[in-house]
Amino acid sequence: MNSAELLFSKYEASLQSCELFSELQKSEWLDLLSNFHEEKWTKETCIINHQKFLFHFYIITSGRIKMYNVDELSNKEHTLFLLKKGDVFDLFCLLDGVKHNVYYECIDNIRVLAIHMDQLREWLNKNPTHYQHFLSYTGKMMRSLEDNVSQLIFTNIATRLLRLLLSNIDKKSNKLKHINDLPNKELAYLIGSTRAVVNRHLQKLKKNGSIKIARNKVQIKDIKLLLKELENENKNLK
Amino acid sequence: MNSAELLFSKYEASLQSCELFSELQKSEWLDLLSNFHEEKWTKETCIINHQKFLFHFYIITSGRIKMYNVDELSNKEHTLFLLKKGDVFDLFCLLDGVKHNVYYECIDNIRVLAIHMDQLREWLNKNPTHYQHFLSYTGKMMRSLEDNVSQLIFTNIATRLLRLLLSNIDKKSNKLKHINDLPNKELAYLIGSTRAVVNRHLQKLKKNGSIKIARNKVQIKDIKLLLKELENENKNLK
DNA sequence: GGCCTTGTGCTACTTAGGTCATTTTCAATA
DNA sequence: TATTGAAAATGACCTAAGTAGCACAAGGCC
Repeated sequence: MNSAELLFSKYEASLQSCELFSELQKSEWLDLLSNFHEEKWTKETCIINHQKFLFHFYIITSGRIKMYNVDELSNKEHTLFLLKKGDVFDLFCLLDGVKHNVYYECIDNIRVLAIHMDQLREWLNKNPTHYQHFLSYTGKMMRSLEDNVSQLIFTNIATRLLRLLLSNIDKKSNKLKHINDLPNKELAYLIGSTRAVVNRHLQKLKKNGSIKIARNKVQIKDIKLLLKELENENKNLK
Repeated sequence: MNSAELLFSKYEASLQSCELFSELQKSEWLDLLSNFHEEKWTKETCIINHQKFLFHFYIITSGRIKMYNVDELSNKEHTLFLLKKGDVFDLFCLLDGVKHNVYYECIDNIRVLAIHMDQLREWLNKNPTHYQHFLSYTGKMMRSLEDNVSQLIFTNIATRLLRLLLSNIDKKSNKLKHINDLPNKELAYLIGSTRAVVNRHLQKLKKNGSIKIARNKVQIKDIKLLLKELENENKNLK
């Protein structure tokens, strides 16, 4: 087994879940993977060095990384994306080769597959049919960003928090995933608010029995109640 | 002269200012333009038919169109982009072929060059080198959307209004362009606020002499004062 | 065990911005 | 010139959300 085959067999599941490369056949993966190597980053690693992302591109195979923004004036934080298995970064740099002014922090110990930006671009040029997938993937990202904007303008914190919870419920287990072990502060940053305010809303949800809270822990108790709460919020906006 | 040559000579300036096709040579334009035809839409035309944008792609050669969002629950409006000469739409549909849930309204009488989506995609496939330009253009769009999100989370209305004004000052004439003839309501929709609030802030700026206001009219009187106001807002956020 | 950090729960306070209602101004057009 | 509708100006009010502060709990670690 060569290194590409090793990586493929080891991370087949992650790679198959990777939307950006969703249409790749195994043989294509093996070709592409020959340029990749594996890296492990430990929990709480912060990556502030923007240069790194100008020259490398990563696919996450396990763990979570948050991509976030800090306002220099107010020092407020905002989490733009919570990246996880199958997600890639930094797409912004890949697209236009310009520095992307955001920070990264590992929420868990994580593993990534890394490739030189140039090699990925070269591969794309050699396989131009894949440009279409890249374009449609960026289309999705843009829709997601646009939706983000709409939410910020049209909805209040209670609604944004409810949607955050509801959109992270695992359909099979009905349990909260991805964000179930985050402190209130991180939840706040995900919806553009503050710890105190998020906690205030969480307390309400706890009191009506729709969720259960513990240190670094949020559990869903009653999805229907959550949906009802969301409806009530909608009504209040007339 | 064939139709492509006619269009090119008529709209050369607009086409040259079109970022999405920034690297096209004249010969390439002529090839591409053979698929285009011209359309005129009158002021205040609203385009709600999403289908239209699934199958056609447009380059604006004169006039402004706003691309906006309406929240069904609150009926609030938000202007996502104010498109003008050299801008294109709908990029979202072009990228992934999925319906884009936004509305369009002509601010002026406008002229566009129109092409069938399929023909543009076909042209791209025939000329895959242009994929790169498309990708880097979407990169810019994504950065713009991301910046929009940051602004909404980190800054207040006064700041957003000041930035809107400052970013639309023509460097040569020092006069406001693109948005100088919009009613308060439209300015409000551009920054995600309401007419009354925007007017409140405009009155302040008028009183300190940095702008002049009339019906459907905003004029810049003193850029330095505006910049000073912006600095003050920044300081207030600590 | 005891220390120390981090997260939570809760109170009281402040304020920007949304909302409403009324008056005034403007410009189009009959 | 008179009429009328839209936009602007303005003031009063309300509330969600941000802020500050503190006590307490949980967990890690020496």
